[in-house]
Parts: sequence; C-alpha cells; structure tokens
Amino acid sequence: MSEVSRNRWANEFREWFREVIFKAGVYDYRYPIKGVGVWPPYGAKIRRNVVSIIRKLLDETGHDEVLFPLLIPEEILKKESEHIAKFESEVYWVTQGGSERLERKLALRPTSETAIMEMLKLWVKAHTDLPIRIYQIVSVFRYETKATQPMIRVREVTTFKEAHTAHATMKEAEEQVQVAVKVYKEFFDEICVPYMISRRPEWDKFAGAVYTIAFDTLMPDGRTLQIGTVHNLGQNFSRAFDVKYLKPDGTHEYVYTTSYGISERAIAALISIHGDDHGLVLPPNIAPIQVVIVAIPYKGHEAAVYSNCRDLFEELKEAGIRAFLDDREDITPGEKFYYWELKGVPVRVEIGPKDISQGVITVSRRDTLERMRVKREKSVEYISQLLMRIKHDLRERARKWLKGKEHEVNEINEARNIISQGLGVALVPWCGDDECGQELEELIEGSILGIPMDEHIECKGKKCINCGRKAETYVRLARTY
RNA sequence: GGGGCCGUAGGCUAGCCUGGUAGACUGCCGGGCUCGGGCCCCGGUGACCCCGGUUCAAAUCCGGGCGGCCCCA
Repeated sequence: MSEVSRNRWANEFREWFREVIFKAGVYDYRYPIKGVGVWPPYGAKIRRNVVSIIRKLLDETGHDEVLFPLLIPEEILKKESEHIAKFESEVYWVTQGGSERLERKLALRPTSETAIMEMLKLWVKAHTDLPIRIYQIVSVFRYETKATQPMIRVREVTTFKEAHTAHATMKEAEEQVQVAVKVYKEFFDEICVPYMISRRPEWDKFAGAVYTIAFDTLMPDGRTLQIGTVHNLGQNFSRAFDVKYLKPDGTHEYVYTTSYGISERAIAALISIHGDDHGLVLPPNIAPIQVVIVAIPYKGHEAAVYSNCRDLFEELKEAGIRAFLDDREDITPGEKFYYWELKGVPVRVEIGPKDISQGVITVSRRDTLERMRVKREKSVEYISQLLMRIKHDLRERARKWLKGKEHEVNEINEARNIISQGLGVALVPWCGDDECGQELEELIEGSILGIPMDEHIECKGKKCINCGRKAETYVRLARTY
C-alpha cells in the first residue's frame, strides 16, 4: 500500500500545482490568451460547490445578490482619485465598437466599487433606505504585468465574490466589517483553509479605503497567498460619487461604505493546502464525488461483484451522498485507484470476491490512504460518519500546519532567514511608522502582511525590529504571491 | 520595474549547435487477455505556435508577434 508522500508537493510546489490542476481536470490553462484559463467540468463542479457555500453565508447575513455591468465608463472609474491611481496601469479598455472608435473609453471592471456607487446615488435617498448590502459573483479583469500563474495570478478573475454595503454611520460600517470578517472565517472554515487575519499597512490597503483587513493563507513553498479582503471605505467613495442620504433631522450626510471580496484563489488555496504527491485531496463538502466504488471483478465473480457494487451505490445515493460507481471494464482496479486519488475523491470503496464472502467492504480514505474493512450492513452509516471525520481532520491538520509556520522573532536576520528559506511567516515587533515599515520590507526581502487581528501578542517592552524605537505592535512578515 | 530561458501530437520529450525522411514514452481509438496499486499483446490515431526574411531547401538560421516558465527588485 502507498504511503502519503508529499515530496513534490513540498519541494516543487509550483510545478506540482500546475500539473495537478491540469491532470485532475480542475483548470485548463491552455487557452491562447495570457493569464486566463478554463474551468472544465470537474473544476466547474468544485467551483460551484465553493460558490454555493459563500452564497449561502452571504444570503443568511442579509446580503442580496445583484448583477452589475461588466463595462464601466472611464469618467466613472476615475471619480475616486486614489482608486484610479492604483488601478490605472492594469485596466483593460474597450476603445472600439465594430469598426468605430468609441468616443468614451469603457473599462472592463477591475472591481465594481465605482459602478456600484454610481447606482447607489440613485438608490439611496433617506436613512430609511439604509443599510444596503449587496453582492455579486462575476469576472473582473486586471492587466497583470508580472508573470501570470494559473488561478493564482490571472488577468481574468473568474469567480470574484464581491460584496458592497452602505451605512448611515461609521460605527455601522465598522460593525459591517466585523460581520464580513466573521462570514469569511466561516467560509474558510467550511472549505478547510486555515488563515491569518491581518490589518494591512497603510501603503498596502485597497485603493481608496480607510483601512483593509486581509485573510492570508500559506502555500507549501512558504509564500503567503491573499485569499480575502475586507475594506472600510468610510466616506471616500460616497464623497467622490456624491452619495448622500436624508437624516431624520432633515440634514444630509454622505453614506459610509464597505466592500469585501474573495476570488478563485480560495480554490487554489484549498487545493494547495490539502494536496499530496498523489494529487488532490478534496474536503468532502467540496468534492463533486464523495465516494467512488471500484469493482474488483475476478473472473467468475463478475455478476456478484457488480450487483453488490450497484446495491451499495444506490444506498449511498439514497443517503444523500454523492457517489460514483466506476465499472469501467477496460482498466484495472489499480489504475482506477490512482485516477480517483488524483481527482481527490475523499473515500474509495473496493468490493471484490473476498469482501463479499466475508460480508464486508474495503474502505480507503484519501487523506491518509488508510484502508479498513467495514461490515457490509453498516457501510452507509460508517461512510457518512467518515466523510464528516475527514472534513474535520483536514481542517485541523491544515490549521496546525499553518500554526507551526508562524515564528515569533525579535531579530531582523532571523526574520529574513525564515521567509527567505520558505519556512513561513515571521512575527516581529514594529514601531508602526510607515517609512520604517517600507524600509523593513526591503531589508527582509518580503512584505509586511500587517497587524494580526486574530491573535494578540503583547509587545510591551519590545523594541522595533528595524529602527529600535518602542514597538507599538507585532506585525507579520512573509514572502507573498 | 529589470534580467534570463523556452515553444515539436492531448501530456512529457528527442531532433536544432552543424539546414535535407520528425523519433520515443504516455494518452486516445479498435480488438484480445487480465483485474485487491499504473498488467500484457496486436492494430490504429495524432505534432514542428503564427507572420515575414535568408536559402535550391527551414522544426533547425535571422526579425517580429503571440504564448509559457524562471530569477532579481
């Protein structure tokens, strides 16, 4: 029996990732435009399962789904000056309609704040119209100049789940930010992706935001991946777009807005974090197929084997489990094992003559590759419990793994070593000064992710790792994607 | 932002330097035999990224485009 090996996964992560998503049929990056890719059927199913989780969470917390146009006219995109200053260099422009040159350029949305503000201006009249909480799941476009990478750095983000809210007061906007953080925690817990929550430094916040809180996870090569962001936009956008509401006292005030988003990087993360040298390892709630049944049809036993397999398949379906019976006759069971392991199916059942004669089935779990024999009449109950256990174990294993990669250090060289050797994230005391922070980023050859929001580390009596002044806070340092 | 490498079948790759018949493995299709970890046998399928240049002749040399990868900041 195979061991769970993670050599390629750990040492050649980028290659591993590209190969696995392609071979497993999750993402096909051969489309002839730089930085875009195709979701084939298996990947589309994974994507749909992930999307339905976030959709449900947003629906349950008072968000309404909407759909805004892909095109944003130039003058609208440029209304908020900080916003456009940062995005300008990576906007795709539509300048031609048929054979005519367009009088005004139209942008393919890099994100939708400006488009949404333009409509909020029409929708918001009085305080009774607030709060407004909307979201959409759409493609956004960014003309990335750095090397693109399938699912991780793309020019068309195909699964951007962006929420936008408007409120009467800053306090309500703050509360909404907390709701958003809570929703995202639940989301990443559901897809079994561990995360660090950090308040981004000033120079790395969203263009036009008052502040940005980000979710980062860690990839096997020690680089962090930003997988979610929550922005408090204050009145920055409402002033630029003149979105005011009538207060009970008869005066007007600009609304306070927030926005938050998650992309297909969430899927890249869950694939990366749980995978191994055999391929994908999917959490059961994400897996398009949760249980695959492989028939072991020894000569003379075919009829009994297949009918047993079919019976179990029906029972699993009945129990609401997404099962698949692999009864292909042209390939051997061994080849099927590799095939379904590559695709990350959480549980495999083997049924052969030996099982039938002993009244059992053979069950193998994808995450550990352990095999066990289970009484045939308890199969369904056992499998449904096993699926729950696998989800739990995946989440905990990943959580511990990440935890073990966060290193608290007080010395700049140590910090640099940690991140340059791919050992993970360094937590260091910092004075909080922007200039010092940016200098620190250069010295450690990495980035400041920001101030931890999910754990408190006492910095009293500590000195800034770079300038030596009194430390105001701890910050996370890492190399990033 | 700067630098480098590369593009041959669905995948991985040989041939390129030194111009002249594109080869392996894998996959895929058909058939046979198997089936508890990628079995074996037979037959078949399928490629020089695009445009231009040099040349009797270009996968090979030159230029451009498109695409992919890596490193540094």
